[in-house]
Parts: sequence; structure tokens; C-alpha cells
Amino acid sequence: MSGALCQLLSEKHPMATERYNPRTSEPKWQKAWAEKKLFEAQNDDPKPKYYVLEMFPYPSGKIHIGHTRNYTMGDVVARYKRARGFNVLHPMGWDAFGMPAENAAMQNKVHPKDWTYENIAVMREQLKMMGLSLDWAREFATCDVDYYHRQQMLFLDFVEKGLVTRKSSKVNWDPEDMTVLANEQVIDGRGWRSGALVEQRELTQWFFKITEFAQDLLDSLDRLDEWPEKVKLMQHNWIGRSEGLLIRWPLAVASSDKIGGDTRELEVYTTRPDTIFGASFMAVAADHPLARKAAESNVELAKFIEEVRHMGTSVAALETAEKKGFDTGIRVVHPFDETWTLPVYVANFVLMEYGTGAIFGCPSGDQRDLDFANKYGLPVIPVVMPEDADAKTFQVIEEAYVDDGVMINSRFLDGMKPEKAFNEVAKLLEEKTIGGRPMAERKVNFRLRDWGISRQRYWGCPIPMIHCEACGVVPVPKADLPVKLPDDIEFDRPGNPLDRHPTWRHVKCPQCGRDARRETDTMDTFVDSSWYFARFTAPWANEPTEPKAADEWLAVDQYIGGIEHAILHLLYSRFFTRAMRETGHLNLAEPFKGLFTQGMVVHETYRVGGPSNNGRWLSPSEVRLEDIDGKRHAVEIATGEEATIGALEKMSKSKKNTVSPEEITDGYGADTARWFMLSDSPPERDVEWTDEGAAGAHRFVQRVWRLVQIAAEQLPGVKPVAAKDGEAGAVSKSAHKILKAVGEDIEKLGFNRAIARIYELANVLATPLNDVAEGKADAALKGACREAVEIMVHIIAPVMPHLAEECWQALGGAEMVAERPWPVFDPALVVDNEIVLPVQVNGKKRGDLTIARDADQGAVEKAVLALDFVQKALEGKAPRKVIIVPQRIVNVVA
RNA sequence: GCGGACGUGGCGGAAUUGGUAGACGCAAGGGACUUAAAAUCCCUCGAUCUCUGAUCGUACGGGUUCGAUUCCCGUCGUCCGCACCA
Repeated sequence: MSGALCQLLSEKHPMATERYNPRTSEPKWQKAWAEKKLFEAQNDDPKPKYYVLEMFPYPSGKIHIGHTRNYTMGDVVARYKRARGFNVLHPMGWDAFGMPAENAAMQNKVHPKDWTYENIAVMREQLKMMGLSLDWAREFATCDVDYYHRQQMLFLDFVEKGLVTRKSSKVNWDPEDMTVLANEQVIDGRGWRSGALVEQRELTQWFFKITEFAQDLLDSLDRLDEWPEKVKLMQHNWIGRSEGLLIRWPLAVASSDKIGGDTRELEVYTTRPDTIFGASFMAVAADHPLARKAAESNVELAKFIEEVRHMGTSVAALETAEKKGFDTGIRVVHPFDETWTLPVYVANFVLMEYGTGAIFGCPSGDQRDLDFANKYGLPVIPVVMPEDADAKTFQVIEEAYVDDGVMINSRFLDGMKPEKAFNEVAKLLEEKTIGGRPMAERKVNFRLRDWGISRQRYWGCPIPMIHCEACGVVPVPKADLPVKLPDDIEFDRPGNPLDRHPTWRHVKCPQCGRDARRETDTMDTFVDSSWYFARFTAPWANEPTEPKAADEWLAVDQYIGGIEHAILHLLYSRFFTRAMRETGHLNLAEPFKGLFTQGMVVHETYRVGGPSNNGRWLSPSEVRLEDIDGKRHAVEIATGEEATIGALEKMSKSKKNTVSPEEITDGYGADTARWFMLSDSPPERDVEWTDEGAAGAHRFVQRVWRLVQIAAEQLPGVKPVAAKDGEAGAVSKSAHKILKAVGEDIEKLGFNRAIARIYELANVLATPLNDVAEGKADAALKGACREAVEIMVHIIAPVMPHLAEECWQALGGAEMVAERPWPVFDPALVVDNEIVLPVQVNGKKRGDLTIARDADQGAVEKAVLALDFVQKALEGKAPRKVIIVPQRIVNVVA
């Protein structure tokens, strides 16, 4: 910029520039929106529908900034879609059952109900301060009797349809507290409270038969084209369909006799029957019937099984533990060789839940089997080798060979490809018989297990079933619902308070009228969150849904939530929608049309007393950051002690690196917080909260306000008109290009890109608006500026709705921006007549070519070859090749 | 352990999905204005060198291509999920 212009800009404008004050503006507009009920969706609205939903929060006590980023994303979409003429449903609720309420009850002697509803009240106010365009009329909490009543109705309908079953499964048992522990409550194999060694226990529990939908849940993934590929892949792998062979290995006669003689075979599921000649051992789960049988006469083995049972139930714990086995002494006979017997081990890495709970180990073709074989001195026979290897010298010692290749050391299979060998083994074993059955059967197996929903806890939805000694398990009649949680409970002892309640569990059997007892298990909280999105479509309904409303609103057009829910919550919801379809509550299979998984908000951590485990964590507000010789230091304000700056981590209470929304809204206002959270970082990635970033965002708020004030004072009554040429034309072209880009970016949830474009528009407007203020603008520039400012106000509105309203009012707008349509760009203004083509020589950029947009390839080539830097590079020779990518780039190969 | 991602200046990131690497913002430095400060405005800002130019540069090492941040193979690092946290 020239010195003269600098001088002009520095001259004081005649008007006083008042700073924008969010503390007065934001509540004012929030009230105005609420009074007009702008965000309450009507089910009978004839406009096209759009359902945007963010995963609802657990009411842990306070909203933190991570929540608000999530909700702001949804809010931007909701406000944008509303402006585009959609009937938008954007509801909010509370995932309100769960363990933390019970923990609070035990620690602080608060009733889980009071604790939860108090938290909800606090968090609702926090959300309201953020200016989210939510339909609060549809709000509910999953712990509302009204909601779990309908969930019990759904449960009974599922029971009737045969979608519910009872079976035995394992839980983490804390022998000291006499209670069931969640996986997260098991730390290094011990109970988090008692410190006692946890053991596995079998309990009869309730399950939803999600496995009946396994194939459909898998196949339907292909049609979810608005889901991230990675989530679909994760679900694909989780469902884990495999085609394999069930092989029945005969027990050696001596072995069979040893364990009583009535067990004569070992059933094994394998996806690699082709490697059957590489087998060197069998391994069964610790709770496999054969293991138990063998342990009856083997004290050492019983001890080993006991040890395995102390590992906790989580797969991660099992698989990261050292691979261990114990030889049962039992031997099986090889299906293709009666003289070949193999040992049967009990192994800690074999899971009873998967397949048949027994495997055959082929060390050369599986790394885990190889490690196991090496540890216990079992033979390693390579049976598949790369096609170009030599069968005589090919060896497997430390590293298993798992790729495709050719069969070796496998008798009649030698030379085949593994796939053919698979079919050959299957065919031959299907023909053989054992105990009157074929020795092998082809079987499709899923890794997916049925969904265990029983929880031995108080704060959850009671399972509406009754146990009668005469009639068995009887459903509570629908007329007797809801089964309400009793309020008078004690948390003075661990365990489930429902179990020891004096009266609650006693009930008459609905069938025979005799004394019976209620089921005291409550449902997994994932059940609550598996259908809340459907309930939002008619939260007033007496039935779980109003099927018409559900079918009209669903699927959710845009669902937004954390990647941590990529598997369980989303898979369970997909199951639930199918089950609700079978029971007539709605009529679709897939609940979420578009899915977006956003990143977390992270913050540095600070601790004093060294980085070791005994350090003391400090919150950002307790720390002063200093810059010494370019190095950042953190000092505890209270003591002056130097604190260690730790890694960026997910905000958590334990590490005290949380930032609450009030810390920003109290100072800068909600719009600044919303703007900052969406700028810079792409929404799917984590965002680091920094004070500098928030301050920068706030500077922009004030900058927009200043620009609008100039326009409001200098351009009153000026008609907004786009210009085609000159300085005014440049303003209009930029404004329309940016308007177009911002719309496209929001559609793609590219909020950070949209924000970068809006910054550009503000930059573009700065000089012309100053010209206007200096009285140097002609009518065309005034009209163009007025139009561009109005565009700017509308495109900031989804992210900074309060500021937009204040600006629009200053510009003399009659209605609120929240009620106004999205501006329309002029297609003629978003294309340029001349384009600048980068010109490369041998793939390196050497200059530009400015040429008419519609110039044909020949004209482009001619113009490029005439450029002096191209001539110089060619040294008078003809180019070997000229690659012209239309509208993109030119590459001259010399 | 298994599964899934990510890695670009001092920092957050952009790059029309194979076509100008570093848009936009933050931080930093310099300047204007001011009695001064804040605020605001302007300029510079990947590295190196023989500095109006050239070379290198997108975690690291290879490969495919006229052209690679983008695709392929390998290595390293960070993060998420693993079924009773929500």
C-alpha cells in the first residue's frame, strides 16, 4: 500500500466506532429467537425436511469445549439448511443413565437422580449461552420415566419377536466388593476400588440377537455412501465375516478314556484348512468344556485355568498379555493320518466366544501360533511358501509366512494354491464321518457377538421381566409398565441396590399370581442411545414412536459425533432400527444417512513436581506461560514453581486441562468461541484450544463490526447492486466467488475452509470500504460494497449468529438474519474471462501464462512456446512434448 | 496383540483429490499513528547459497509418472477402538 493510502486510512473517521459488545447482544438475540420459536420444527411443515443431529451428551456435570465444538458444527449446518429453505429438525437431549451417577452417589452421598438432573440443568444453561439453534421443545433425558417407559415397551416387543435371549456370559467379578466391574474399572487385573484380583464369573444375562442381522448389517454398509470409509471399514472388520471349515478332530482313544470316555472329538473352526499338514498343536479356551474336564484330574492345569480367569474379560487385556499355554496331556488324531497325534493345550489367547473356542495351531502360517510353538518347543512345518522359493530350503523360524503362495510338505496338496487346497481339504473331510457326522462342514462365521445388555446396576432402565418359580421368566404386561426405579435406595454398600431393596423386587407373577421376583438387572446405556434419534421425531407419543413422523423425519440427514463411537453406538443403532422395523415402530433400516466423525478438543497439560506419576496437574488458569529465549515455559501462578508442559491431550478432568465454555463466553462471547473452534483445524481432526487463537477470533469479530459500521453509516439507503467491471466489479466478483465457495464448503462440512474464505472477503472489503468512507467511491462501488457487506453478514451468520443479527440490524434490516434466505450468487460473476495458467518446464514451474478462458489447446500451446523463459529452456530445439491440462496447467517437456 | 487413522513453515492448517506446495489464521520481526500504551493499519516471514536468481523442501527410504503432499512398497513416530466408560 502506498504511503498516501496509509495516511488516509489512519485519518479518523467522523463517526465514533463503538466496539461490539457480545455480553449485551448475545442474550438479546437468543431471547428474540426463542420468542419467535424460530427453531421449533413442526411435523406438518410442507417444506423439504432436514434432520441434523449431534450425538447427545452424557450429563457429567459441565459442558466442556469439546461438546460445544460438536454442537456448533451441527448448528452451522442447521442454520445454513434453514436459510436454504429446509424444515430443519435439530433437537437436543441427555444420555443420562450410567455409572458416573452411581459413583457420585457412593462418593458424595447424592442420589443419582438428583445428581443427574442438577447436571442437566447446569449444562442446558451452558448450551443455551452458545446460541445454538436447537428445538428445546423436544428435549428429553433417557432417565426420564417417560423415555425409559417406551424403551421397556420396545424391549417387550423385541422379546415377542424373538430378538431377545438369555444366556450365560462372563463378567469381571470383584471378590472383595462382591460386585461386577466394568472393563474400565479393572486396572492391571485388579478392581479399581478394592485392589482385589478380579476374576471372571459366569452370569445368566439378557442379550439382543444382533448376530441375526450380521449379514444384513455387513451388506448394507455398501449403501451408506455418506459415511466415512474408515468407519465402514471398522464396522466391516468388527462384524468379521469369515468363511471357514468346522473340523471335528477325533480324540486319541487313550485320551478319551482318560477324561471319562464320553467326549470323543474336538470341534475346531478354521479359516485355513489348507494348512492342516502344518498343524502342530491344538489350543482351547480356558473355559472350554474339554479344558474343564481335563482339569478335574489335573491340579496344575486347574491352577493354570484359574490364573487365566484372573485376567479380566476385555479382549485387549487378553491379547496384550503374554501368550501362555498348558499341555492338557490330551491328544487328537490328525484327520488325514491315524498315526499322527497332536497335543491339546489350554491357551490364554483362545476365546470361548469366537468360533468353537478351539483352534488348531499352524506355526508356519500364523505369527501367534509360531511364537507359541517356539515357546513350547513344538514343531514348525512350513506348508505355504512364496511361488519363487525353493521347497527344499524354505524355512520358517522367527517370522510366519502369511501370504499367498504354493503348498509344500502337505502330501496330496503339494503344488496347489492355498485356495484350491482349502476346497480339497473341505471336500475330503466332508466325505469322512466321525460319530455319525461329517468330519468337516463349511461354515460362515462372524466375529460379531450377541449384544449383552444386562448390567448389575441401579442407574439404568429396568429390564421389564419377572422370574416365577412356576412359570419361569415372564414379561411384565404392557399395562403394568413402566417398571419404575425406586427412589429409596442406599449406596452404602457396593453391588446393585435393586437387589437388596426391601420391597421393589417382590411382585406377583402376572401369569399365576404367585409370589415372584423382578429382574434386577438394568439395561446397558447403549440401549438408551440406540433409538433416541427416533424418539425426537415425536417425543410426546405414548408409543415409542409415531411411525408416520419417524418415517418422515428419518433417516438423520447429518449425524455428527466422535470417532470413538465408530463401532459400538453406530452398530447398535443400526441393529435397533432394524429391530424397530420388525416390530412396526418405523419403516427403515438405516438410521443415519450422512455421518461425520469430528475430532476432539485437546489442550496442553501442565504439572509440577516432575513428569512422574506423583506430579500434580495444573489447570490452564493456574499457569502463566512465558517465552524465554524462544522457549516456552509454564509457571504455577500461586507458587512460582516451574511446571512441565506436557503433550496435547484430550481434555479430561483428571489432567485438569479442560476449558469450560464460560471462560470464553464471559469474556469474548459465544460467537468468538464458535468461530475459533471451527477455524483453522479441519473438523475431523483434533483442535488445540489456545488463548491466542481465541483472541485472534475475537479480533475478527470486532473487525467485521467495524466494516459493517462503515457501511451502515456511509451507505444508508444505497441499493445493493453487483458491478461487472473495474474496482467495483472486482469487489462483486470476489464477493460472489466467496459466497459460492462458502456454501459449498458448508455442504461438505469444510468449516475451516469456509472461514478462511470469509477472512478473504473481509480483506477484500477493507480498501474499498475505506474509499467509501473517504468519499472517493462512485455509485457503482457503493452499490457493490453494500451488496458485498450484506453477503458477508449472511455468510458469517451460521457461525456467528448473534453478530450477524446485530450487523443486520445496524444495516437497517427489518427481519432477523435467522429468518432470511441464503443469498444467491450470480454465476456470471464467478468465472473470469482470463485465466492464469502456470507453465512448467520438465515438471517445474517457470512462469505463468495469462490467456482467454476459452482459448483452445492450439492457441495455448502457441502462446506457451512463445514465452521467453520457455524459449530459453528449449535452446532453439523443438519440445519433446507439451502437456496441456485444460484450465489447470501446462507442462513443456524439453 | 488385533483393527482403524494421522504425520506439510515457529504453530493450526490450505492445495479444486495426480497439476503453481504453504491460501487463511496464530505467533514473531519491522514500520505508521499516539505524549505514551492499548486498539487499528501497512510490510516481511520454509531452508540454503555465489541472493533482480538458483537449489533443496510435505516424517524417513525406495518406486510409478511429463508431473507425487496426493498413488504403490517398506521404516519410524503419534493417536483412536477392542464388546460393562459414554
